[in-house]
Amino acid sequence: MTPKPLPGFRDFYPEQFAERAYIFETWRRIVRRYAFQEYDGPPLEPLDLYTQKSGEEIVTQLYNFVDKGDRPVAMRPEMTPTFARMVGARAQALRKPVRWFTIPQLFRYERTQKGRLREHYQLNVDIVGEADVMADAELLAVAIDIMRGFGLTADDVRARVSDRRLLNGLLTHHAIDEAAWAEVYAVLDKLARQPRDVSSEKLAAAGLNMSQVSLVLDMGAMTFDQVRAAYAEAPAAAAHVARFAEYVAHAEALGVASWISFDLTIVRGLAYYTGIVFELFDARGEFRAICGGGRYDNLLGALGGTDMPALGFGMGDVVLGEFIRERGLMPAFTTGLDFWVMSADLTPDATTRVLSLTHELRDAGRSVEYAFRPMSFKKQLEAAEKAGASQVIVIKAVETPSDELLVRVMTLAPRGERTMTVSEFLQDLQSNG
RNA sequence: GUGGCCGUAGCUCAAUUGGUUAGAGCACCGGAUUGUGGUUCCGGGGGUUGCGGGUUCAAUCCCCGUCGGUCACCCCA
Repeated sequence: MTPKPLPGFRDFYPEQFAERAYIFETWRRIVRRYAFQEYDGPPLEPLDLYTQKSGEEIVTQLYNFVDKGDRPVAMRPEMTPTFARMVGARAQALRKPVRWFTIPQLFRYERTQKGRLREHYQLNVDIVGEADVMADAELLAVAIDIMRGFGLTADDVRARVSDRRLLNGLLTHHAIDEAAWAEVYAVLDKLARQPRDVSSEKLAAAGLNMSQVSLVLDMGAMTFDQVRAAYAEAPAAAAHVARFAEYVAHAEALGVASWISFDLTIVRGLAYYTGIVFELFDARGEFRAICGGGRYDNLLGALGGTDMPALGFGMGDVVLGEFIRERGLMPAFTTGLDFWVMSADLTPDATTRVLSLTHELRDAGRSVEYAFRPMSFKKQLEAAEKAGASQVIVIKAVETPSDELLVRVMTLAPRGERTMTVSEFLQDLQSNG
């Protein structure tokens, strides 16, 4: 039995690597349009970077061990603590707002399932130092623009958006005790996946009265227009309603309004989100969330750095790859090769001529392959074909009166050929860039 | 951590309700006598039927365990 990779880990053969490279390139291409700068940190971190805020139970989902210097360490399961440290260390010096992105490989020890492995790459885009909702709109716009970069449309992907502060305002307005908010969040998060009476029981157990329970149960269906109509004048919620309206207006001006759905059931598991949160889903609901993020204004301070407003999102390569593959949007990658060089005869001199011309072509920036041992003409053409060469160069043994070698330039698809001298050929190459 | 389904060649699948030496297509490699094209033809390499035990005269097939895959739950920092 040939060895396999560890469970949940992937080998990237050239075909898969090409797909991964395509995803990374698209991420970078779009994110740079929004003027974000790329950074990275260590893939291995001190264990307590992750246990300090999250507690010891998180260790069960970490790849952690003690290194040879007796240091408890862990493979990074997320980028945020590293990011917080890096920003915190230069908090005063960095130009604000900080606009950074990274594509780390992250690790988590848990059972694999659809869209979830033990290792994945995750685009992280963050903004630090800006409290205005314009930054929230900008962040959402990048995420959505990335979808467009992959050829997806507003019919393929929905951006479901909520706002913790707005939600809290509504709960306050309805006199729902703050001690019950965590349970309300949990119920909202599961609203679509959990029977209504179960949700209802949980809310009642948390101390909500009947009208409060039905209010929460109905929140999942509320549009922003309904919220605005009902709470624009409510003291506890008015400011939050106004701010969210501003956010929507900015998003519209940035061209992404048609992708957005207001959805109070978007909670995000993270306890640290403080404001607008969003997730990107495929419109048919067949996949996990493609992307998730939001505002976490208190986190940098809580992690021991300078307290600054911050927001960001993560987008993994696994679900995204599954999704664009399923939609037929993953390009077919060919093993491109500019030239296959061969000789019409098989003498030792011919071999030297093949290598010399190959060298010249490579100096000119072309990708070139040739046979490592004597092969029949037909065999080489087949080999050139399989290698994906666009042209085959056959060096002819017959020399011209001017002592110049002739080459036959054969184009494979569509089939065609021309014969010329080597210098003509190289000249031609230059003029064609 | 809990549960369902599934493991035969690199890939997709066969193999008579347990029966001889586990086959085919694709892919890969070589050949069709010094060669000018993708077709075609011939040949070859490749399997401890995931692994270990059990039942049986006999196991790819039935049973148990284990490992792996997959899907859901939990969780999603």
